[in-house]
Amino acid sequence: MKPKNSYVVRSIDVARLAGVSRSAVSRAYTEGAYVADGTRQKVLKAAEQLGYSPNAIARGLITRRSRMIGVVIADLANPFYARVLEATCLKLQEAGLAPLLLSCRRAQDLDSLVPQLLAYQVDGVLITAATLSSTLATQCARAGRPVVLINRYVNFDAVSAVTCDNAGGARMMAEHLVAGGHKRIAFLAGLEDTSSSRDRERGFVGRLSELKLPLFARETGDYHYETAAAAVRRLLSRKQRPDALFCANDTMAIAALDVARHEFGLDVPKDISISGYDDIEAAAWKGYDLTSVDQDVDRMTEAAISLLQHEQPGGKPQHILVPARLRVRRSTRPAGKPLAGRKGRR
Amino acid sequence: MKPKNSYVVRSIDVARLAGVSRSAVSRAYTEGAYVADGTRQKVLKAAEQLGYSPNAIARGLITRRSRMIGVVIADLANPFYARVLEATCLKLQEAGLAPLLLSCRRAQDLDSLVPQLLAYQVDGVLITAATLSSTLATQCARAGRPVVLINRYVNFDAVSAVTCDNAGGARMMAEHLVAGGHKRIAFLAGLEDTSSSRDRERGFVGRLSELKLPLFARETGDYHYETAAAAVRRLLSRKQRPDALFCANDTMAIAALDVARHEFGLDVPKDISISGYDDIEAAAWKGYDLTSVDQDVDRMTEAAISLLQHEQPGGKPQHILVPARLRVRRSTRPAGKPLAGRKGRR
DNA sequence: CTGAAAGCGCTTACAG
DNA sequence: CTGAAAGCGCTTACAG
Repeated sequence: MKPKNSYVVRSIDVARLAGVSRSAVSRAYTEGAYVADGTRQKVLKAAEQLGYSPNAIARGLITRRSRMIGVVIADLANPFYARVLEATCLKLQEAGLAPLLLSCRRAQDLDSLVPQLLAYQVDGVLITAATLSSTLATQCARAGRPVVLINRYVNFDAVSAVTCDNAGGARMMAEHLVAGGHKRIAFLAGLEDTSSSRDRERGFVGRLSELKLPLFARETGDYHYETAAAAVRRLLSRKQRPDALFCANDTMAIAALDVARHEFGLDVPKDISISGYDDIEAAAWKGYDLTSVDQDVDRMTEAAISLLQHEQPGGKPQHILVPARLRVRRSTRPAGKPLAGRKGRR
Repeated sequence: MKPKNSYVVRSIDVARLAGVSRSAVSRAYTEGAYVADGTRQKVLKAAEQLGYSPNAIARGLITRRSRMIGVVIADLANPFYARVLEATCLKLQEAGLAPLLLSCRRAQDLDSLVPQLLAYQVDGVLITAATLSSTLATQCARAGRPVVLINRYVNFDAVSAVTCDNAGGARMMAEHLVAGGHKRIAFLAGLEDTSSSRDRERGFVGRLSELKLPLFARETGDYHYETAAAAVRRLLSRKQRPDALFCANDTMAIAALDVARHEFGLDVPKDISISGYDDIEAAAWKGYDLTSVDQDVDRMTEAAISLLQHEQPGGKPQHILVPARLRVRRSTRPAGKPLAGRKGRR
């Protein structure tokens, strides 16, 4: 036997105490509803007395709007995504929405997890650090739930996305390194199947070649410290070493700095300039002082939420590009400074 | 006029296709319900065909269990809490629960935000990096929603908590530093009003005094990089410098390392040993190689969720202590090594 | 094992 | 401006 939860106060209780109908109670909580001001006051006072607040679940059932947004996170160990999540949360709250979180380790997890999110009747889905299959996208569309990707996009053109202008940011980095007089410029890619890494590489290499400089070397990491460290070891063991290295994110750039300094005894930036992308907190730490590209997380999350709220059921998906900002610190040689003596092989 | 969402499939649709009643459909989705196996198969097949999955909101309304857990985060910029959140998420998902996230910047935000969480009918509340007032605790209790704090506890003994054995971890650190031959040992506190910082200090100072060593100096940061850096500057500007510094978390220890090396030209650990708490990812980076205390996040989150699930409405709040592990790296002088020549003042 | 019926707590046309 | 009534999509005693 289910106990009648006598300690739970319902709208009918408030209605009785205030001497009005349940409809009136409901209206008191609805912005712009037709209620006399006095009635609303009576209701609010009674509610206060009883400690009442409307059951959002019941409301969601009848309005068909849960006011919850599914938020998918894939890599919270990366401080950049932690920042994205925090900003997203705060902005959703301000908009009167609540984030229902979903953590996925592998991309294929989404196939089983997103349907669960939909079962909770979320009003929309925000996906960070991952993409979704076109099957899944169709499923969401059929359920009338808009989906917005943050920091990734898909090619089948059915899902809206907000990304940093990754190509643009990387182009600025190319210019900065060329201005510093570097001649042997290398790139360390992130996960090869991510649009972020591909766009950064495209922008970087493209701008280099406009400036008549070929890419000197290329390695691939997976956006993580250890894998990046191994890749950098290969890069620095070459007969001819690069004199600059742009990494597709800051975590990898930090690994590069550590390997260059502590394993190869190099001076950064005298022997090699190293830079990253994301401008995470550690980039500003004195021990690294890393030149990076700052993604405007506030604008990105803001745009994503606004897209989610205004997306039309049959509307065309949009891709919003948020400008990047170059953040020059001391891990790269500044423009105009002459090159240090070439050290050749170690 | 609200459109009849004809593209939303309901249990009645599945029932018709399968040739059974809505009750049967419901039972097919309920573990251990009285259904013939054949009936269940028919239902599941029909559901599959229609792309049906039960509306969790409607189910929550009638069962009075939303299967959502409110999760409060306060400081996602701290990688330790990002780790806690990720582990929490994953474990809740495994238990068939969904985290409804709430980000709060200041403690007082909780007073208005927790009621919102309750309005969503969460089955319980998990709070990280923050405490809640006794008023709020009472509110949750009255609503029959258990609350568990992670990494903090309150003194009014009405809310369950899971914390690392902060005092124990700090005691191990005290022993480690004393074994390293340090004589002038300092402590850098975190936020003064947190149980975590207080317990770490209590354990640390307590063990030192058992080993007949007074605390040489004490400063206070707020768990953040910049504030800690300023505190460390004060500490290292003293006439007599400490030869070891234990910081209440890793972020502050990293700030200490940076200041000691780059501003005071000190060698760590030759001139000064520095250690932290949390064992965040950056502690393992070659540039820092920081001795730290590892909190067992898996066990902590596991315990918290289990507490939440088994808490009785009128039950006595529990405080679970999860053992800590000392993680010795190279930012502290190992035991038995003789002290470096005293440098005196700089 | 199964189905008809009541009901979870709310909102919202509808009629007044 | 207000209230009575229907209904959101589901679960669960109840009777068979």
